[in-house]
Amino acid sequence: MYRSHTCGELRPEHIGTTVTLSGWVQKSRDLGGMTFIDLRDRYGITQLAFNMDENAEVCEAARKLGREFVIQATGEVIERSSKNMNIPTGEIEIKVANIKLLNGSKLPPFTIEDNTDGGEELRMQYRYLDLRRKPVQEKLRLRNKVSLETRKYLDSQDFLDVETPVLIKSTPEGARDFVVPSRMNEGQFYALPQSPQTFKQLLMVSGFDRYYQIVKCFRDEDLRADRQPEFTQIDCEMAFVEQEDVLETFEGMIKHLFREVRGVELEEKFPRMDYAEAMERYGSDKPDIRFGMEFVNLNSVAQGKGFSIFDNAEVVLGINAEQCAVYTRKQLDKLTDWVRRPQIGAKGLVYVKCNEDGSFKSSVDKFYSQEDLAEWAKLANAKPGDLLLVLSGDLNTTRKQMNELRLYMGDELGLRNPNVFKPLWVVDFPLLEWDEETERYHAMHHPFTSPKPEDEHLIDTEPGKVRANAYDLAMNGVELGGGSIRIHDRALQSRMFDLLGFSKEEAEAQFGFLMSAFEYGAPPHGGLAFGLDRLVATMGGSESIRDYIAFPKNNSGRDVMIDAPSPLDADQLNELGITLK
RNA sequence: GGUCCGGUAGUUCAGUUGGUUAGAAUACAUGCCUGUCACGCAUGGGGUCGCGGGUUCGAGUCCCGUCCGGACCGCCA
Repeated sequence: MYRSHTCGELRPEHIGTTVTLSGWVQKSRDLGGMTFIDLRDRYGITQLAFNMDENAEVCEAARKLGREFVIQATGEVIERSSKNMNIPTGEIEIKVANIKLLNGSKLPPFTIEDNTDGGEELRMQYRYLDLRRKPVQEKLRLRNKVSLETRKYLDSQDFLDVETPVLIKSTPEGARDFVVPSRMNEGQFYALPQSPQTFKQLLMVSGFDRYYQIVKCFRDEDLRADRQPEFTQIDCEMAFVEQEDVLETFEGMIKHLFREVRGVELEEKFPRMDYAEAMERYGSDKPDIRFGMEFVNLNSVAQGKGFSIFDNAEVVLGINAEQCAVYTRKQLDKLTDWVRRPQIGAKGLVYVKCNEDGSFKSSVDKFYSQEDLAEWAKLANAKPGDLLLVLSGDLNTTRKQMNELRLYMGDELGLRNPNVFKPLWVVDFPLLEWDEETERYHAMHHPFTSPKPEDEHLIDTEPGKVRANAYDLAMNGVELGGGSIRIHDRALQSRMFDLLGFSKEEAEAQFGFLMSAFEYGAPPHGGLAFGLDRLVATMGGSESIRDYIAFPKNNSGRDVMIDAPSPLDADQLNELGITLK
């Protein structure tokens, strides 16, 4: 028997009992006559006490134990004479009668403590050591809890967990595929799924009705703090549903998760906003609605006064930063530099200080009178003490830049509290998006998304104006998930591929199986998928998903611990019929 | 494909205009210490300043290239 208890469970009621614990030496404090060791396992830390007067031999042995040695200790649970109320086991300690060294350890490259001295890179390289640390373990426990409660909820709603294949077929739509060469079919390749989309639709055709899967998906695109090449989705699909049914079902799931996992009661009914409105008010399809600072269109008051930059702009947008009129020249210059960085790309930033005395001070005083600026302030609902920040240019670019500035100001002003959760359904996405590069339409969501029936008549004449039965769940400025009501009619699906520039042959070769399935009584269906990593990170109050993944990839898609990817040897390449250039 | 930031002791970092023997904290080792829990005190070891090239009397510091890490843009149906 290695242990009778864990390092996290002993309490004053255990005093007097003899116990055996196993774990890692986190730290020892040698006071000469006595030595204390913090013994750690997954469940907590228990202090081992050694006294030279009482047991010199064991005490001497304890003094020789180094960090991260794995030991087993047996002894009596006693009350501490000086208690540590900062830890749950802080009222007791073990008066150790025997210790056994189970395994030694090299000195770890960073300290395995809650506040480690190690940097990101090193901790990733020794991820198995980093994972010993409580803050990291907590994040994975949170993830476990979320996926467990997801299963409970979906099971209670009659969803069936069905596995779909990982070795599938490459398609040119969407993200780049990860490909896997087939040895038995030389010169041919599988692709790893970007999502189980077509399979879950086929399951609907098969009558499974309600499907879910917590499943790895793969996209060979560049990484970000919130993007990994392999990530996990909570993938769901339902038959005989309209958009409303899907939204209600998954609003229920998200509320369940926040209640059970975080003890947070989200609002009864999640607000909804259509895409066009989200873009107009926030310049984003995933607005952070924890704070206001909504866009104000200043065209009517800013144009026609001789300021050519505004006069020649498609749009002049402002946001009102409350109580920021006190910003110094230096702070405003910093903001200007910030929006002019290549990543944002604004040409400049116009400000209007709404002074406490009712006057205005702006960077464009040459062109605008106090009365003009008063109009701006009125439109933006700015009060004395507030600061207007104004950008101009073409509509899409300016919205995008203003969105970045709004989020930046939200951070600066502490308006983005990670313990406040504001969900928002964004609905009525456009069906298609014009791509300048390839000079054709792309599906904004994916090619299986159905158009809104009332917009179907625009498909041939103004395809860009067709809205889709597509929806996203945004929370705190993060896209947690999205989905759509799908096409279940062969003719419409075929027309969609046509619109997307597929020839009949290409469509048939790539998605013939799906269209054939639609000919055998496909039920109306729809669904969505949540990004589990992002969901968990958001619930944990973090913007980076890496901490919530046990073994994440780095910025360049590498696993620095196992050093992957790596070259194949010549024999392997030969067997696969692959020649490298 | 691109932009920006970083790489100095095991670790986290400082290092001025290019100038003596590259420092601090922490970790580690040794000794002392009987109630610590960020233990304390003393002593000590520890450096290819990412790598290559250049400028210079002299480079951690300046220049060029390159590798690695991070954030972002493009990309992500």
